[in-house]
Amino acid sequence: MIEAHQEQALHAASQTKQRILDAAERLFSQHGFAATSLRRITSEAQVNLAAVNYHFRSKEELIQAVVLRKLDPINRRRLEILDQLETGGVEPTIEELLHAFFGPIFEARRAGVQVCEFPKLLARAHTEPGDLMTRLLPAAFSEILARFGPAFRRALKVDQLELMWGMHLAIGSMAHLLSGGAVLAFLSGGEADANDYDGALRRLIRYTASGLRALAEKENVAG
Amino acid sequence: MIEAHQEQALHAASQTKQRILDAAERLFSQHGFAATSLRRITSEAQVNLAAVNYHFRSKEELIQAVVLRKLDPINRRRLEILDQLETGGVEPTIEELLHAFFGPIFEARRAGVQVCEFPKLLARAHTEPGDLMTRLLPAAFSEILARFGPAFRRALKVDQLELMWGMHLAIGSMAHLLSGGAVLAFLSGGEADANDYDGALRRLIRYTASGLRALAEKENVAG
DNA sequence: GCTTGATTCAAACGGTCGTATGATTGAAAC
DNA sequence: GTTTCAATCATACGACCGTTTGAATCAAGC
Repeated sequence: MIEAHQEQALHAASQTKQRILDAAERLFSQHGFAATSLRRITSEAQVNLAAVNYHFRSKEELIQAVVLRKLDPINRRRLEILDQLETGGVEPTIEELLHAFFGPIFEARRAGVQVCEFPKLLARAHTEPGDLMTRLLPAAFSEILARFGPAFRRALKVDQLELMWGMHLAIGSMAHLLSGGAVLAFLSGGEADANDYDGALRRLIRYTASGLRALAEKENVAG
Repeated sequence: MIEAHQEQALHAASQTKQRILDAAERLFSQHGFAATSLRRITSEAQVNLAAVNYHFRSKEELIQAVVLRKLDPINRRRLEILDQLETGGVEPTIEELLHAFFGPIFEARRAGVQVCEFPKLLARAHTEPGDLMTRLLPAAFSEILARFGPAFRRALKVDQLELMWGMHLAIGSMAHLLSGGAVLAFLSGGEADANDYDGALRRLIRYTASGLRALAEKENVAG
């Protein structure tokens, strides 16, 4: 067993760390990574400024921690649903696979307090400048890709390259959908509600399934 | 006629303005708006720092100028192609409408020197924090929406609300596609080339047309 | 040649940034 | 009670931020 005073220290640390992560998540979601200062974060978290560089080593690593903290349970949920789909013996449909892939993100807003803003965070992570995603993608997405890739390829009967173009387009739709909906509000004159997550997920799956099938068809016809 | 020294002045101004806009466009595209400083811009443009606040009133307005400078000719090209489609007497297909809508953005990289980075700029404009898009959308997109909206509704036989969800998803795919392709490179293990604009546009149109049709079908079946 | 007025310039403004430092705290270990 | 050490703290560092200022520049008007 590790020394007790270390355990105590870790407990105290986790309180401060948690507060920082929570505040950072909210602020990053609302204003983006570059536009959110550590002072603003520590101020809202009611912790000392130096705590960020103590618990995380830099702002950069704080960003990664914030993103991964949210992404990790979502990815586990994705794999869990995929596992269920694949134990049935019958091949999952594209719609089922997309539900396993997109669903957990839309579910997650109900999973806890004050996570309503976090979809924007993921949306930002996909679009923010810098090498953030380049560094984050392997850690955050490799397993997902390894499991969902073959499943989609079987369901669509499409080759790897064409599928990846499709996934790329699908992720773009998802990120934009989650990014808050200034565009959607403008397009619809305020009629469409970007916070209608059920409607958004339903449409995203239907739209994406059809789009992926179209890419697969083309592949099959042309190739 | 305006006074000659004003004309001369305007000409000199346009040189500096142009250099600022060019440098800003490139840097904004690469690093985002918040992460790009005016000092970096004026340094690369080889103009004085104060020139930005002289010719544009603030960094904020510089951003708007950079975006609108690129968006404007693209929107005019969009409407030009749409006009051609609609003079034929036959209703344009969804694919033709999407080509009119997406095509000019993909064309534009060939239209001049060093515009290769600008798609990333538009991608950023769609996703950057702040009220940028909220302020920019009406000026940049109202006419496009007024012309393309009815055309899509006729082609798809879909109601306004469902179409706007579809356009929202489509714009997300487009923005992600144009944003540089770190995700695509990762997904495909480097095999897919995000700079293959022809392939990207072809897939985007096929994918989007199918997705929009699916939303329209649902609408017709359910409603 | 002097005036005019738009543009350019160096310099500085007050502020905020991410990070580092060294003292202080406080609970466990002995 | 002293030692130990993770954690917290106030504070400061140097750098960079967007913006402002007032003088210098320079071509055109008279």
